[in-house]
Amino acid sequence: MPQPSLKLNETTFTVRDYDLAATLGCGQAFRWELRQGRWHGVVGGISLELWQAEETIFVRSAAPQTTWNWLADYLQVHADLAAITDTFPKEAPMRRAVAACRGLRLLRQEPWECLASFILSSTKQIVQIRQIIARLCERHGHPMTVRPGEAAAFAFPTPVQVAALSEAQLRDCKMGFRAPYLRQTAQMILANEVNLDDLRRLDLPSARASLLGFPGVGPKIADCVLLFAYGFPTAFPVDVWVMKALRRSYFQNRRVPLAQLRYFAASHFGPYAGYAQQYLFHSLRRSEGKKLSP
DNA sequence: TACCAGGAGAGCG
DNA sequence: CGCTCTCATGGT
Repeated sequence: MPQPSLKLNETTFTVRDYDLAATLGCGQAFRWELRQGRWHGVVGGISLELWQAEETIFVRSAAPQTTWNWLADYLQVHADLAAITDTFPKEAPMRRAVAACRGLRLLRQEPWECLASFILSSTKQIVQIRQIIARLCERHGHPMTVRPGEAAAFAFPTPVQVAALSEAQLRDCKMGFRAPYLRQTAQMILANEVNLDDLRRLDLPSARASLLGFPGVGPKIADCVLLFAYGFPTAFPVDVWVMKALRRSYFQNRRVPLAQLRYFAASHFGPYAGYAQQYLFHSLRRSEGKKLSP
């Protein structure tokens, strides 16, 4: 029998070195919206509301839960951030980047949503990626249970749902030339050509090779999925921002071939290079005055 | 108005 | 292999 006194749709996490706003707003995930001081989003098919006060993260969900382990994993609240940043190279550029976004965590996202989202990310600004994904979810995702008075929320469309859409329907979500990539990727998953859950048990090169088999997935997007969904700590996505940060801090601002930057990154930043990458990315975007959260 | 965006793929020599 | 061009759309 349910016990009415238990608040099964609320919990809290006690955290140290955690900046929820930086973590949810830094461009690793695209569905979190800040409304009246609280972050609204969907994890594991559950509509959530998160906010932080000092060392506590408050959680409210639309549906009651028997465990919150899945959310602790997504938010990576138990990761030892100090131990991670201690592995970074002891040098001025990394110290500055860490100081500029202390408390930023890498999330552990769901593979399909992460893969699909980054297929839609290529040569798009983060604000536009958010818009495309929001439209895709509103039009084609399953409507979710929300708390009374809350705005409507939608699940991220499943591979089955995306595979059933026409290219024109996807293009109506403003994803442009990425539409056939997303559609074909969904169809490949539906046909079980690649099982995203199986990638969890592979080593980094094997998992990367599998991801590169999807249309619209090259080295950069593959590394994003390896880092943000599968948690491979050395995956190191190099986009235009990271490229600029690396050139500025390590190559006297000279133009450097992409392959050379990747080689440098793989040999220089240590066992949590992917974390280092996100600090370089976010600190540069912050210093350039980007609007990082809505 | 130009230029650019968390790139990838195809065509070329 | 490395280079260049194209792809679609909207922010700045």
